Amino acid sequence: MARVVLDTPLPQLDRLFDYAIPPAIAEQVVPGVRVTAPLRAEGRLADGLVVDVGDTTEFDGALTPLESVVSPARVLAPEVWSLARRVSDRQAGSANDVLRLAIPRRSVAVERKWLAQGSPRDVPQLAHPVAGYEGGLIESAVDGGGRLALRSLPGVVELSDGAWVGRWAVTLAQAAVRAVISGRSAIIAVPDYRDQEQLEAVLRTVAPAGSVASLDARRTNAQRYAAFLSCLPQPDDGVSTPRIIVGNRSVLYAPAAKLGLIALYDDGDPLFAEPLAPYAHARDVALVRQQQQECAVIFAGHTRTVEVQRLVELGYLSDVAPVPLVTPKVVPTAAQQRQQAGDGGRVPSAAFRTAAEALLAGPVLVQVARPGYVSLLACRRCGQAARCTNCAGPLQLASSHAVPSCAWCGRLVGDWACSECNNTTYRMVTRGSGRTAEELGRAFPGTRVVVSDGERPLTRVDDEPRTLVVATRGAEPIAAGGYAAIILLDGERMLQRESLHVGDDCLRWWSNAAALAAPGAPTVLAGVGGPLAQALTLWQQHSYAAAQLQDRRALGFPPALRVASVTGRPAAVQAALDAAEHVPIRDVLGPAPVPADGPRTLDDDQVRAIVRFEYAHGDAVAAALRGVIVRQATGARRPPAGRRRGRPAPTLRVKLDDPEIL
DNA sequence: AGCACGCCGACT
DNA sequence: GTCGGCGTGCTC
Repeated sequence: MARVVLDTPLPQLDRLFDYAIPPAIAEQVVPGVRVTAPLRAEGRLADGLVVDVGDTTEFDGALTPLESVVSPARVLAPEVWSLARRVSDRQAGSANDVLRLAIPRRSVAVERKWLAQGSPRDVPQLAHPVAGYEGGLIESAVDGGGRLALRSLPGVVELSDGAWVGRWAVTLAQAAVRAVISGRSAIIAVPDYRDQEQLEAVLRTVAPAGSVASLDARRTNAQRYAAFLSCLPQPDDGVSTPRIIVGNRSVLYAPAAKLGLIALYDDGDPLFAEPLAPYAHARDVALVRQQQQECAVIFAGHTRTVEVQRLVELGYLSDVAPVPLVTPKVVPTAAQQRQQAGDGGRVPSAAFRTAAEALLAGPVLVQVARPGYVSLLACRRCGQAARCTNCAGPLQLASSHAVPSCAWCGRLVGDWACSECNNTTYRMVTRGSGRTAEELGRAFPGTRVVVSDGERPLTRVDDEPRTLVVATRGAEPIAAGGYAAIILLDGERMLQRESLHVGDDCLRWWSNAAALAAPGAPTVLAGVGGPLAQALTLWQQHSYAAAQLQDRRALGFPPALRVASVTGRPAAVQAALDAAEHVPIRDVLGPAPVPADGPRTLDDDQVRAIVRFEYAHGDAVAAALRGVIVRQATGARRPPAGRRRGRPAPTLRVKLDDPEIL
């Protein structure tokens, strides 16, 4: 008898099915292999993964025999299955959806090669103490399953091959090497590929060759599948070699042999929020996995998220600061006058003087607000903003030679005409970094101005003086030797965003930029005062997080409480709220019409409700909501009338702990 | 999702 | 009397 998880999007099939094992393939049916299995009717086959093999079944009925074994690669490790099950239960979602994130699509050629050759073994081991912290503290945490909220070292360092990286990357790489030396794997999750490149650069110098596997989304599926397979036990003898596995948020599901350490860098970055169902945040996945496998966990970064601060205050994580304490030199300028020269009045005079002086010594970074990830379009003749012909959403260009697409409904709009003047040519509207660069170029004559933004990010700049680097937040290049000065320019504008966590976000953007300064080089925060400026100046981000947490407790906002958002047609949302009645929740906000600033669906009458509940009742709330999702999928049929084109919107979408909600 | 089972109108 | 309508329910 084989217990199989089937690959199907149907919530009602999100459980294990028992199948008989035909004698002909009995030897190949082992836990973790991909199989095909008949489902319901003869001739209908579903893909699946063997979770385990046993003698007894709970199912009273004749077991259907498995159809075939797809390949001998055991791609579903037992602990990854437990993780997928636990995470999906927590999120009121399907284990299937988690497995899709955990296991890359199969590539036959890659797999054949791996089955024939296996992966590198007998990784040579080199010792590297973790520098910058109390001696042996991080090592003993890694060895003993410790849980740390680690304040990263600000600053950049030069590696033996001449590359410059943030010091945070060195700390995490050294901790990971420590785990590998003691015979266990380490998973390091970073927000994006630029962080990943730094980490990989350090690992090339401190980690044994062949011990690092990269699972980020930038690689092709074949490359990712090869890296994934290299983490599995050897195909011939089942012996596993510990690895350092680095990647983006989905690396937390990697099949790590004997997992000893999970580390996240900058857990406040929105890229750690999974946009795919069941929407589990990497931080939560890390915590679940750490509990299941009793390994060490490190949340490192230049700021402290409110979520991590909560765990520190609960005593679950230990707050660890560098010894000796290293802090950048931050200069607030809230009350100062603005320079009136040809810079558009945006640069306070103190910042202007600081930059002018520092430019003689080395590169200077100017951080500006981001105009948006993509450039929007406007009519070339009359300047009217270009809108979607379908839903009136703003049109954008993903790249310079793409067809414009709608930011709301995603539709490609190849036949656009201006709604005002009927003109059919458009231009890109770029504001922000480009304009600022122009202005600053005039303000600092004789200076080379380079721009780094979301579309064209620079990874690094050299230590040439008279170089002004204008970067949107999050796209700051690393300067060799660190910047001679850093000017944080659009603080006020960044703070204008309407969100519960603007303050946290701004402090994170500023702190991450300040961490790129050369030792002793000034960072000027322009035009912002108050507790945020104070937290940055004193390099006490954890104090700000503590104060924020205090506020959230008073308001009953996450992470003081947990929240579930329920979106769908009014009847479906009401069904979910009725189910929540039987569970100890705190309260319900709404239902209210779905906020108009979000993506507009063709479906008009969608509403959203927010359920607030205590951490202790998370399982009960998730189970109740899951029950409604299953009932919605099986019970009442979709309304036959008024059928619309396109994908049928799910009748109910449930997101737990959505960071964007308030 | 598909597909089978099941209980009411117009046909040989 | 039966063929078939698609509402309802299940998938090892």
